[in-house]
Amino acid sequence: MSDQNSSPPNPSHSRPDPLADLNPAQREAAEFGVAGAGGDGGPLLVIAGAGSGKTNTLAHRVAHLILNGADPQRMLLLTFSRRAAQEMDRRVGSVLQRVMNLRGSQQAPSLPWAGTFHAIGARLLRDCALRIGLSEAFTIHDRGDAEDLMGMVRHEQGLSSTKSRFPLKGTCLAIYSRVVNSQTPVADVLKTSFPWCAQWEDELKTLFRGYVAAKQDQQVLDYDDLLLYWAEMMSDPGIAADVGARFDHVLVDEYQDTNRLQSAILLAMKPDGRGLTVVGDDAQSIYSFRAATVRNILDFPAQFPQPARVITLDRNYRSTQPILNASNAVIGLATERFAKDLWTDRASSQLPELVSVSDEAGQARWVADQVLAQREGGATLKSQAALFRTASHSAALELELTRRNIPFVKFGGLRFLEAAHVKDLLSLLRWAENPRGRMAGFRVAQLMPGIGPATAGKLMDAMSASAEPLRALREFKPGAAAQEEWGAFADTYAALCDPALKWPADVDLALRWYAGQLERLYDDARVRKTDLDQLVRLSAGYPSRERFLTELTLDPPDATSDESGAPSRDEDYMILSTIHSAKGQEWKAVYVLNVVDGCIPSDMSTGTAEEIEEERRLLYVAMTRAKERLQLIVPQRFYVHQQTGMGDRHVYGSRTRYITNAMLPLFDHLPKPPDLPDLPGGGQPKQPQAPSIDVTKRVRNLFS
DNA sequence: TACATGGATTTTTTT
DNA sequence: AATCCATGTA
Repeated sequence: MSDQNSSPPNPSHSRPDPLADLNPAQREAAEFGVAGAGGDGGPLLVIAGAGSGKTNTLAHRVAHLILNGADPQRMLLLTFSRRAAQEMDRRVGSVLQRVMNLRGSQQAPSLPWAGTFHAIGARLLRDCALRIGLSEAFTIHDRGDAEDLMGMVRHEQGLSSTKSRFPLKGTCLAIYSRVVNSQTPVADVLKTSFPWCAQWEDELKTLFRGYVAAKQDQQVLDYDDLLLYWAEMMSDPGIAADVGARFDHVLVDEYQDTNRLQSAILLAMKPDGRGLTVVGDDAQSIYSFRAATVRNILDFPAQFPQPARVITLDRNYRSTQPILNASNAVIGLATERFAKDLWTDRASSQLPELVSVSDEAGQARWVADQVLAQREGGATLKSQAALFRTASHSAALELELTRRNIPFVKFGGLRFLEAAHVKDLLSLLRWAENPRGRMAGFRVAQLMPGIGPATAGKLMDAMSASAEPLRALREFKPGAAAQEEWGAFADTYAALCDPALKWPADVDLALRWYAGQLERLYDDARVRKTDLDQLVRLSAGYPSRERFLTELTLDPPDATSDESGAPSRDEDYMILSTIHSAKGQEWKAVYVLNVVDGCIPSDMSTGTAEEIEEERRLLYVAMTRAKERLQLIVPQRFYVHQQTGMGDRHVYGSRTRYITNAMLPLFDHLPKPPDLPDLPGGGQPKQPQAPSIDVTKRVRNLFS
């Protein structure tokens, strides 16, 4: 999407140069190791600053490889999100189309192996299932399911009734997940990330053993397993050789946000680094809460017998120089990073703006006003985005936009998959797919009146004890209250298990049964039915039940405007997004909400120096999304919920610590300070500015 | 089985 | 401050 306007004269050779649009560094990255362009296929690290045409460069590299004989079927492209994978596929296609059309070719080849680590892991594991003692029909737990299973095991092990309270299921899963993803012993994880749980080390270890056993028993994998099993499977030399040999080229995007487990997988796939390309930017690493470590990118070059070539892209094609100046200043104070300042030739006289508003309502009004004014000036709503640290920060803005009939789509925050009715229906399908998956069955069974946890548990026991789960279900006798529903349900379930059933008839069948339950369970059944209809529409796009369940779990539809009349695709709508979900994107105008200490950095992330550094990078990521206009909004009063400490639930407002006084000249300040009459004695009118040291805050923090 | 109660704990970002 | 969880009661 970066407009790269440099178009050097066409080279004189007959074949059009597919890399003609690239600058020298980009070109080097695209050509490295291909057809005598220098390098011999060894590892490559591209440090790509924000807006430096990273996606474009990677797409050109892929296209260039294909034009030089690489087989697209044998290229593995690991991206951060499904959206990024699709974008990459599209761009590679368009480069190829452009070049190959001129040679009279037809359809550009697409990349069958482009996806997230998790999605690719699921596919490889399904392929190799039988060789590693896994059922081919395994199903995947999303976070909710994983938490529930953890809670179940937690309860079975008697940890629900300890003298002092045992960590909650969600916390247990978070600890477990971190242990797996960072490849670090439980004791260390507890010490560094969950110190308040340290006393439970032994119990937690036992719990995790039970959790793993339960998953294996039920033939389910959680998110972490998709990486863990992949990594473990690669420790078998035979399988490692097979899997590694499937791919001539492995390219990884957003490498700064990978974790230890992911780098271990890469190393096992390509131990000598040949054919391996990773791209990333240490200044944009914002996923350490998911155990991502910037060490991956820092240590990459020296990991191989032959050190990796490092190429840096620091020319920015996205933003104007004043926006970059401010962004560079913010990231300039980071304590550790690869030094690189972005530059551009896109001059502009417009500075980014620091906007002072009274409170959240004022902020919402301000943004809505700005968005409309910009639209008057010709900017579409789609080219404008409001970004925020936490999904809930946009609540006031959402109200305001609704009130003024400004359509929007929100990314991040509450998920489609978390809605109870969606989970219900998917659980039914998942239970049919894998009759041993207890969580799915447990949930579905309890939908029927007269069946609660106790009865559902008995049913699950009967099914897992039997060699023929379906038969066990048919023969199961629930209590009298459930008799009536039971027959209809058993028929539906049996039909769903019939191998002759042709997808997506499954969904209709499931919905026919569930619709009756829906009426009874929820007052707002009608609204919920809309979501289910959307699910039906979605299902038609997948080739099989397994693919539908897998891919929906790994990549749920993430935009939520769905409930209240989704703007159709061709309509214009404004974007609301968490900063995390904004990664890799760009807009003409960007409004960053709540640029206030306590929001950025989130007051939950000020525990360690590393956390504070990560929040700084988060602000940097938000700022560098802007192409032409950037406004950082600072509400003077911000109501902070859930404050710790003794009754200090005041509203307060102070500009984020990451914008220091020294940086103020890099911004325009709105609203303009009123022209005060000259003070007697010729004193300067006072600029509204934050105190250079906030003593009251420091004193409060002494005890927090 | 379902609901009410009391009380401790956690809090965000996402595959 | 609100959620989540375990337990007690009808």
